[in-house]
Amino acid sequence: MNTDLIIQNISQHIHLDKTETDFFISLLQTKKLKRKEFLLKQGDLCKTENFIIKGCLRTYTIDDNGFEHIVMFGIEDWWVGDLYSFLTQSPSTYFIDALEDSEILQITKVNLDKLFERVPKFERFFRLILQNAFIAQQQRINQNLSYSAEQRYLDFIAKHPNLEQRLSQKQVSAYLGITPVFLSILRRKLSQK
Amino acid sequence: MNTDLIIQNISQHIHLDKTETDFFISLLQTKKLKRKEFLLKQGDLCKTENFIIKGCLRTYTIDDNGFEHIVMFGIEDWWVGDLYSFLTQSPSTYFIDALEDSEILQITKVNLDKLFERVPKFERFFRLILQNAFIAQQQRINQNLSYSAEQRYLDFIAKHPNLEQRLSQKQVSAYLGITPVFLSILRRKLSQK
DNA sequence: GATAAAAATTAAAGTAGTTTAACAAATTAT
DNA sequence: ATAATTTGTTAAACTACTTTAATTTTTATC
Repeated sequence: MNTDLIIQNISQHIHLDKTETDFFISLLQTKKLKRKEFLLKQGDLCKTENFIIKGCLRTYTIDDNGFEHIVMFGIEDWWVGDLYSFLTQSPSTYFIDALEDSEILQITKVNLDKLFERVPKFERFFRLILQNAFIAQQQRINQNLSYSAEQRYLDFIAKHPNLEQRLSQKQVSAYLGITPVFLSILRRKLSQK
Repeated sequence: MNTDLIIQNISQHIHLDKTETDFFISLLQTKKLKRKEFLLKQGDLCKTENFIIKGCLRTYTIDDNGFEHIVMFGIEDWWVGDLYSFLTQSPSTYFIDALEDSEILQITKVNLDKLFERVPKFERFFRLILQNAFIAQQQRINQNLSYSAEQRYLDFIAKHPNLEQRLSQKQVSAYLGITPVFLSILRRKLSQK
């Protein structure tokens, strides 16, 4: 199991000794996902939180008209999952699937609770992770309220320069909240400037 | 100092003994805000996290055209503040002011860090608070992507039936991401049904 | 390497939501 | 109580973005 990335990620926030590290690793499971394979479907219970060590995934909904809306992308070094379904063990409203062949490390709710009990420092770790995610989401909400589609697109590529290359325009437009047609129009307009 | 509400709030998530409770309370300060008074302005450092024991506040930005966009309301039993500015001690991008005469309990970063050190259980408490906030924000992002203005309005009043009565339509429209004129049109249309 | 399937482009018509402006109603200040 | 200010309403013109549909380009599959 390739745990280097997750251990390095954790050590940026809290210090673990050897025993704690080994205990944590013992709670993880590896899973590989082929492109287009689902990690979670609407109606499923989200049984694990998932740390991405390789690849790219998306969390999205499908509305009544069949359109997809992406609430987040996840790449290496990020956590994905439906936190609400995970915590309450109720059916998820989200789909999660792989946009590239991917590899994740999984931890179940039972094991995460064990972890919090045995190594309470992890409460801190997940608090810090959540803080960052909360701040990023708040910024996105503000931009959805105050920016035009063009501004949101420019901000997206500025903030995630490497990510855009890994995504189709269709995925980007589903994240920005516009149609693929309009994103294409925007891009032409911008390239003519 | 009226600490009943905050202690009750905390006890829903973690158990505190008398000493811990007293220590926590010793770190708090009370502040009263008159209607329209600012708790934070763009460019200020956010020096405290704030628990509302009475009243109603809003966190918002003002865009280049002078329009206000509300990222969250806060009422009794909620925390407000600019978490990013608070954590990094960098200038805030948000304004926070009182929509009603309000009363809050404040804790500084120094005292919060002291609290985490002396009573690590509070790491858990804030993790749980953040989890709920994260989930709520994710739902809002999804709705901003997939719902029409009418659907967002109906969802808002369904989800916060008591809150709408305390807000002007102008505030509601700034939260929904539409103009006050259009909200008025929507309301007429809905009342005619 | 050919074929099928999906993604991107372009144009033209359509619509949800904005803008402006004038007025009415409600709230706040004196 | 009155005046001043802010909020809400209505209508009409406007615009950012959508929809539909046809064509081209790219990617996936056998």
